[in-house]
Amino acid sequence: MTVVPGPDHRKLPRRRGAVLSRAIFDAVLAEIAESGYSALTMDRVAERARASKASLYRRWPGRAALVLDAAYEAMPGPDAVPNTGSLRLDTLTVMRQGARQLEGIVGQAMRGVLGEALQNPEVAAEVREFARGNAGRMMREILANAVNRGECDPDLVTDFRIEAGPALLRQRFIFGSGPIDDDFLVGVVDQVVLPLFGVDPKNNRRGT
Amino acid sequence: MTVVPGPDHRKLPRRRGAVLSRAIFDAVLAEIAESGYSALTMDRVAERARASKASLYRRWPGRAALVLDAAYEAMPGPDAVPNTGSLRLDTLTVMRQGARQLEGIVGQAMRGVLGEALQNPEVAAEVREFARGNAGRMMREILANAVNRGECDPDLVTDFRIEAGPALLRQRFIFGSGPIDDDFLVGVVDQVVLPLFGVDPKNNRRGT
DNA sequence: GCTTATAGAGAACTAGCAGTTCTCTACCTC
DNA sequence: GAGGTAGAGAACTGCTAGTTCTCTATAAGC
Repeated sequence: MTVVPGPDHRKLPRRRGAVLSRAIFDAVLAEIAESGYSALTMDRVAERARASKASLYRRWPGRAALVLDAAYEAMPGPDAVPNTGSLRLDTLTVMRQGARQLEGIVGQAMRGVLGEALQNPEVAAEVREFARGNAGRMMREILANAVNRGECDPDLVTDFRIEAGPALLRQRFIFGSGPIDDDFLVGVVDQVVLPLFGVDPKNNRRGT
Repeated sequence: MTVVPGPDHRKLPRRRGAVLSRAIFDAVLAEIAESGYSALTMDRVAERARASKASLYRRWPGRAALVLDAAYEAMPGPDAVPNTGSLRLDTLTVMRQGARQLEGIVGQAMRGVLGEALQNPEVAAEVREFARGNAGRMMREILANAVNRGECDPDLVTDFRIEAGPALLRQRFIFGSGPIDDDFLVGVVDQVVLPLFGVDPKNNRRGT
């Protein structure tokens, strides 16, 4: 029992509460950025955050919940909803913002969270609510503006039509691998979103 | 070393090749049906199939590959492509077939496979190819028939438009939990698919 | 029908991860 | 200053993926 005491880490200044949570989130995101979601382990997160696993499990019931929270933290606040006066440009802007988010750490984290969601209906419901309140809200708002401008018939604004564009983007994210190029987004907007809302893309091609 | 010999299982008739593979697939599907994908372990599969783990690993490099193969096996052969004379009914039929498949064991297996695909781009590519050659092929065929009937402008038949309906169905499968009800499918067809191909649903409502 | 190579059965084994529990002690509150 | 809360670190359990070993049934070649 050769106990070489050395510096006792327990005597270092200790973080608590929100500060510690912040450090744990940072560790999760750094791990994901470095090695991806599937290589993320609770031990590695704890070590990287210089926290104990007990502290992790006091805050979250398991890995899925931890990553879900970390992913929410990593998401940029709700982007300002664009209002350019053209439904085409507004939609394209929203789609581009979404695609850009999915390319970075948030995308990596989302892949992990989605994997959990597939196995766990409660996680799935939570993710669905989040997506609905995020992309859905923005789409609804730019469509309301288009209706007010008289650019779009209000009867066409239904959940099915609203979800078509985002669904194609998400499918591309899930099944595709590389970055989502702009041609894809333009194709979705011009060939799917605008036709569904009765807008002719050709009448809207002022800026990009 | 109290070796009580007992009946040596190794003396039972041994299955080989395709017969054994078949038994392993059956065990995988039974496990998934019984306890879902996340509870599926190689040990349980081996035990259920009365096979050795070595036999499993000689055939497949890991769990993901095994389940992927088992899922393909479980899929019914390509349904006959409907040709009712109405694009609306053809599309609805295809969507209903797809939704029905996703409700059973195939759906459970797909959840597992999708989870793997999210972490592994190669699996993702394989699944994408499969989906494209399945739903995509059927959609393309019924659209070709619609074009031949003069029901639909051939210029409208593009990948983006073709994928819109299936993408909504898949999104519903991934994020939703319960069975996919028919109102959803009708909504997708009437509000998204048909408008994208320039067909008015009202002119097509002969038989459901 | 005999020989030989292949491959299956079963079990023991390693390594790694999730999650729990323990001790010790810093920090906050009263 | 006392007492309670919560963090650090480590030891521990239990489960699973994947490997490797021995023994032997079966198939294929002669």
